Amino acid sequence: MAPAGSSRWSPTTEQLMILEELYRSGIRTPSASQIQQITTHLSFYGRIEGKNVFYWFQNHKARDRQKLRRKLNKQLQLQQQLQLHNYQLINQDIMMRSNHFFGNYLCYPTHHGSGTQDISLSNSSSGLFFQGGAENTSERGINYEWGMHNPHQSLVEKKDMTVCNYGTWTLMDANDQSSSCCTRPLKTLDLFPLTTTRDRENCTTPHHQPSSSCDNI
Amino acid sequence: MAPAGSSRWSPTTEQLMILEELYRSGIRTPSASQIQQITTHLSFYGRIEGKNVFYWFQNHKARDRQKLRRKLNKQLQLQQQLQLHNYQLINQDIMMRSNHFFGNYLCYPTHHGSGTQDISLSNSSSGLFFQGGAENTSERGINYEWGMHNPHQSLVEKKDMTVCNYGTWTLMDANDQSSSCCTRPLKTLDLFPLTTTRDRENCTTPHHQPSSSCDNI
DNA sequence: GCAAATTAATGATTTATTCAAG
DNA sequence: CTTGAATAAATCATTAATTTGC
Repeated sequence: MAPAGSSRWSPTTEQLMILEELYRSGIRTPSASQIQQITTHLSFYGRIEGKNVFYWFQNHKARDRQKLRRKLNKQLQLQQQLQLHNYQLINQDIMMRSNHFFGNYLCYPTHHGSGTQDISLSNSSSGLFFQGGAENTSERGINYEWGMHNPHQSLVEKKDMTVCNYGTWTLMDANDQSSSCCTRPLKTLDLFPLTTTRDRENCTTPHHQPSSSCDNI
Repeated sequence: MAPAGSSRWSPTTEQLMILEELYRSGIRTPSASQIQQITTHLSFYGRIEGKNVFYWFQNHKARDRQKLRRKLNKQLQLQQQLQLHNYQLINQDIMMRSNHFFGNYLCYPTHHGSGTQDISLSNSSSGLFFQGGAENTSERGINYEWGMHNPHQSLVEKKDMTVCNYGTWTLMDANDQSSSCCTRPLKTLDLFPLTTTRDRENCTTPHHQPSSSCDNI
């Protein structure tokens, strides 16, 4: 893949695989003699110099770190964003108190990591699933129709959702009092952080403020 | 980023983050009502329809599976390739038996996962490091000079390596008999597979045969 | 299908930071 | 406190991969 008189080294598949294997086995900053060794080995598969090996490990290590850093940032940012999002949703619901989206649900904070774990929708198979077109679809179900594609995939729900974890908040049907965890009443929103902090990486996204989200109600 | 009158939906950053979080939390094929919910929520951050959500999960799930498949394939291929590589190296060494690269080393297979773990170079801080131009460098050290850049980065080794894990093989200085694990003599190569098997994914790399690697000695 | 255009990946270089010795 | 070695981070530059219009 690399042209003959190319200005910069580009590793062959074999070279790359071996370098990655060495890296994975724990080598990060190889010594001069290690570089010498590796270079000798890899020259079996194509033109290569010591500096290539040296730079390769330097870059690979750096970019590994960078990737990790980015990942953590993203995670953090996501959590904050989701908190904000939930804040807005729940606020909206409490304000409206109509028969609208959250109207029939009771919201209370979910305890994460505590002894009494609440029902979690995510991993339990109960409650929510797809079902293809059965009878009586038009009575209770919501019928999706978007265009002509997938004509046999009209989505109909069979049972209603009863409980749902949503970030740090659990949402459940107000009529369903079977589970015993709902001692708390509606919770207000004092404890949500209203600002987000960022560091120099990933500071491009515009800052979202929840300030005006309830003004127009 | 999405043009105003774009023909197809492209999620905003917030939308994408929330979708990914939902996916990560276990949702794979959301029900109609879940799709409805999600759509309503996400429309807070930009134009979106139910079908977008529906297709997003469909695609994401499929591509996740695909990615996993590719990864496993790559891993398998890598292992086979590396075995081949080590086979070639060690074969070479045994053939030559000169003062060349592996000449001073004793090779024996490393036991992975067994009770008696061999010494590993990778994580120990002893033995190997860089050192800049000190006196007497030309006697034992290898002096790296690649071009005019980094004039103050001449690489000199201070102590020699004594043992090195290399794939499933351990390489150690034949003179160093301090570690007690070297009961086995030189090993020959009968157990290495000489062919590799592939499946339909990732079959672009040319096939390397070890046939002629030792003919010219 | 293909080739120009665009984007992403990564090799190579430079600059900044850390840390130990004097 | 200064200096020098070693490393990490940032940046530049070229190549590989992908998209796009025909």
